[in-house]
Amino acid sequence: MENSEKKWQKYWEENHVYKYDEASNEEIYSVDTPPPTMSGKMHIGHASSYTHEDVIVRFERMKGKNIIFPFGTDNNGLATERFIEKEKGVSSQRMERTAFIDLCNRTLAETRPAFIQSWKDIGMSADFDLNYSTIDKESQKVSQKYFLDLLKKGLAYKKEAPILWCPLCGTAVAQAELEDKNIPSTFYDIDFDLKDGGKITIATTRPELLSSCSAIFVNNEDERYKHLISKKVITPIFNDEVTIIADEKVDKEKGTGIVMCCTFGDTTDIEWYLGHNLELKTSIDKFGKMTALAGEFSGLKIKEAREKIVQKLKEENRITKETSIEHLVNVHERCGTEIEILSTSQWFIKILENKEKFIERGREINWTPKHAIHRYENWINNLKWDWCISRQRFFGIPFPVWYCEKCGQIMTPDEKDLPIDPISSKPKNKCSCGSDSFIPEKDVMDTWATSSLTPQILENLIHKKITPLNVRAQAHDIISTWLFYTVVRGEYINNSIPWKEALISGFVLDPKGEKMSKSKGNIVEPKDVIEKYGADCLRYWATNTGWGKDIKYDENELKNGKKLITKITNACNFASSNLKKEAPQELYILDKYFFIKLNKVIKEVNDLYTKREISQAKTIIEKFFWGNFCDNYLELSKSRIYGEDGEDKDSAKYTLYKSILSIIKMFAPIIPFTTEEIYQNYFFEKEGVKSIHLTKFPEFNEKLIDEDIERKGDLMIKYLEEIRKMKSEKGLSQKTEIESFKITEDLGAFEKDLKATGNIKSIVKE
RNA sequence: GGGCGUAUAGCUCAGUUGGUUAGAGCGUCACGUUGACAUCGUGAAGGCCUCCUGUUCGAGUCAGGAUACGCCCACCA
Repeated sequence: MENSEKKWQKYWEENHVYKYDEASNEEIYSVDTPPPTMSGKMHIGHASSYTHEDVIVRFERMKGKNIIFPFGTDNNGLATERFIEKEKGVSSQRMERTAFIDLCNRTLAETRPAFIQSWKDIGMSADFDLNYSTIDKESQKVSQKYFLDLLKKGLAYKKEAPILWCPLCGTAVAQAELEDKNIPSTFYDIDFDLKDGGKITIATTRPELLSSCSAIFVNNEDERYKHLISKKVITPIFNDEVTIIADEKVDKEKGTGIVMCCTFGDTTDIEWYLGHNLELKTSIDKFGKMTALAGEFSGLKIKEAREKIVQKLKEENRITKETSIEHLVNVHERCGTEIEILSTSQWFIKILENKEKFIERGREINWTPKHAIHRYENWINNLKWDWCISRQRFFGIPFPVWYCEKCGQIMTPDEKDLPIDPISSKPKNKCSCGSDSFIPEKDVMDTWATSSLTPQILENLIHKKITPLNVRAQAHDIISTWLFYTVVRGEYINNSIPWKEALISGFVLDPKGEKMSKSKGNIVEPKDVIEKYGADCLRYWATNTGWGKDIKYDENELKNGKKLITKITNACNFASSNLKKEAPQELYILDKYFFIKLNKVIKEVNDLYTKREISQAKTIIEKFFWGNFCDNYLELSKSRIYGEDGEDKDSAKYTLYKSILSIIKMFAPIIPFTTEEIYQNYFFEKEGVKSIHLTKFPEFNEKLIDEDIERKGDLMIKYLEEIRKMKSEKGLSQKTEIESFKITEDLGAFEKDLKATGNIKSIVKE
């Protein structure tokens, strides 16, 4: 099958079957396709999720729409840097910035074609000429343009503030890049001296932050400590004088009920720092080492400092208790390093003040499945930070910004000059203060700041305003990033939703229902599946589930797909010498009946595809094809096909032609290769359309409804089944001739077919 | 702790707006074909639809609750 699939893939490409037609007047159907991150190979989750998307697009194409289905890759930011570092065995931090960027660009150019090929291999019907990379010049232009737009609208700002920081990557990160990790730790009870004599005991897991202790907190209603409020405390080792403050956020039950606030250990520290106007004391630097503030511990890594400080506290007999615990901490999703909070200067996009608006917009979008919106709203409701988009990294889109050295004024380029790199260029004019020396912004934008603009990147590609697009398809894991951020940008650019419909797929799990991971060794490669079964089988399996639901990898379903494909191929080959496009004078009664059934299925399948119920549509077509068409219709029409030429035989030939064409058309969105093969072999010449995927989806025909014929036909099938059952129960061959068969209701013209197929000598009416 | 999802045959899952004996595929068993079908067909066995309470003439389906599993978020002193 693979060879044949390759052949059609090539055919589609050479004949521009999926090309967006600028000249067409048909209704546009535009798709915001996920640009996959180029950090390695396509995984089975991609294969599944993109198949779901592709099925819908193929259906819409067959409904006559003018499809805009681009394909991009996301390749800047940390994920890409890590990929390049691994691939090339280099360290970005030890390389010259420009050399590293150059290496990234070269490596991406090398790997990109093979990467994209995987998407072609699964039969994706994207217009691969509508192609972008989130780091290419055009994307840079779009990204910088809309950054400047945000700046102008006052929606982007730079601010020194406590921000989530990854000490390993040496960069700020966004809330959405955090992950939970269970980490063993120790709770230390430490004695602090009160200035006026006496002591208190606080519990902490992070004694290394002692030098940044800015205050001590107790709960306002804690009777044990009420008398201590406003008293002064001397910190151990560092001998800083700090105040005991009351705050309701202190949990009386936790530890000793007394907390030291360090700037910063966690998000509560930030709230206290801001709310109580505390002093900022920074004890950890950008690379996770102790600052000068930590005195004798400066220069040590966080963990080393913790050990040393604990040792010293023990020497001073200040540690009264140690409790081993395991607690969840936030780590950076890219490297697993524990996140710190540092006060640094970063670029932000305002999002907190417009939470309500984003929720409203979310409600304007048509979600499949409906419940996916809860995850969206839940995320927004729990947002705590504005969106930090600056990264202290190398491979990303630069901020188009300089600062006046004299007055600090922000300088920006003209839109027509974009994209620019502020490091290698200068503002055209002097600053309003008269100075002409500028400092370039060295930070780069996070990749989401660009991938959130995929609708605008697409508009830029086709030079046409098409937002809001028709559909966004993606998996549920990036609702809080890609989906949410795209809504944010859409709102800020157009005051509208970015797309009308959001299709959310689930994850692929291993056969046991567990997540696939390298460490478990249970990863399934789409490439292997395609080699063994073909892309159509992969798609058959992938469409076996509903939207938003996780799907297990199931070899059995792939085999079923294979069986279906064999069956279709066989049935079509069998019928191939008996296909006739021209209608006979009068349709044979059985054919009329079969068309009535087919017509019903067409309506049903059409409705299901429209409702995005792919797996149900698939089940209905399959059942109809296997049961009604193969087991019944083909068997019933064999006597005419094998018989002599004539009107009745022509009627059968015509019915075969029309019905097979309809059936493969209905299957086409799901198994595009097999159906194309059949179409090209038996229908292309007569139909003239260059690909089945450009033909029109079968249409429901109201005129075909005929209840009398349908009822009698159904009855005839029922009798036929009774005969089969009877023969089966008696252990007889289905070919055994039976003398007579009793029927209770009139079958009209169908009697003949029942006799022929059931091998009945005479039918007796009662 | 907050939000969401799932629970149906041995396995994987369908069950649309509540309506007679709850479906499919795989697996099992029996039989038949090998004259489209590296097979295919016919049939059989197999289900307290997780549990409880309600609404209703009627609940797998609706409402409330419980349990189990999974996911997202919060909890990091």
